[in-house]
Amino acid sequence: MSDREVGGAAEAAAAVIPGSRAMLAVIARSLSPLHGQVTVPQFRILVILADSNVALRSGDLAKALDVHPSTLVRMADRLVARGLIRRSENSASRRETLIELEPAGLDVVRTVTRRRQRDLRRILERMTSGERAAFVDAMQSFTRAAAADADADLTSFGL
Amino acid sequence: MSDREVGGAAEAAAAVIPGSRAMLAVIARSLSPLHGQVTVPQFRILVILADSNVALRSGDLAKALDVHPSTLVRMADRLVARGLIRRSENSASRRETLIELEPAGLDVVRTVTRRRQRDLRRILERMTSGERAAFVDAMQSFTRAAAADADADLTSFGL
DNA sequence: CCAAACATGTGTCACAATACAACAATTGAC
DNA sequence: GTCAATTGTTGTATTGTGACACATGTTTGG
Repeated sequence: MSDREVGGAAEAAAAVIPGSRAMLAVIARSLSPLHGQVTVPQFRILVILADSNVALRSGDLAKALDVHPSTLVRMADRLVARGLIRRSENSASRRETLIELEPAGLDVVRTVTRRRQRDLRRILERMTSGERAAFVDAMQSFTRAAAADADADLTSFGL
Repeated sequence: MSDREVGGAAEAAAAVIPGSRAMLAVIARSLSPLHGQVTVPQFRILVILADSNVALRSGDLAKALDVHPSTLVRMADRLVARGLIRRSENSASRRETLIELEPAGLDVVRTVTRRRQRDLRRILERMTSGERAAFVDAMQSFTRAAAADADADLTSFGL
């Protein structure tokens, strides 16, 4: 019966909660190099820019982060002051301001990713190679299933 | 050779990064019910209290969150004002203040967990039952391996 | 019993995030 | 070519985090 099917997924979801916490711990830890340099909301700007690989308009960034445009202006001010992003004029439309990553900003993102990868590796080293392979497969099928959900706004949560 | 072993874990770590992001998206989304009610740092206090199931001393909470004791006092003030936690005297030692969850505070934590579980379930429903079972197993072995890391301060990151 | 060590709370400060309203500049539509 | 819509920015205000120094009350060890 369909109850049993749904029950399977529901049970699985419950069983996976501790794992989601363990994963979050890794992610949270990977953010620690930011300490003092960049705040988490600021870092999200850097991640979105790094992912998109092109200059973005201020308003689009605000929409992506779901904040008021004026909020984004102030955050961008701080990131410019720290040399992590740069504003540039859009030749096509002079009322728009484009924002792009400075090399230092990309470094910040890469440092965090590297740290996360390192911490994950340490944990994975503690598994048998069979468990490890199964884990990689499982995470990939999870990623596929999650992507099928296709809430595009969540794609850019790369913390 | 050990190079190959380590390489396996390193490759696996890289392969798993997108999955960690997908998981983070789920977690971040589960936090949305907090909007306007509680901030993320405040929520972490609630989670620690909910996990420990007993009243904790103010200083211990500050240590668990890695913030200055005075910072915790102010955060606790706000949570008390919102009726989510309660301060109580410790009969054993009158200089210590104990902090414990109010029912409303526990509700907040449960709401977030429920939401996360629901979102996970939706994703898991999209997998075959074989994939789902493999995913549960894999997450459990990951949790075990991560716990063996035993950085106690990370245990309480239950966001 | 007294002094040192300890736990919490207050006063004060700095700074980030965030929103709203008002404004300036620019573009596009008719 | 004028006028309305769009885009970014500034002024202003609120709230939360966080730290430090200091005050107050409380144990505890001599």
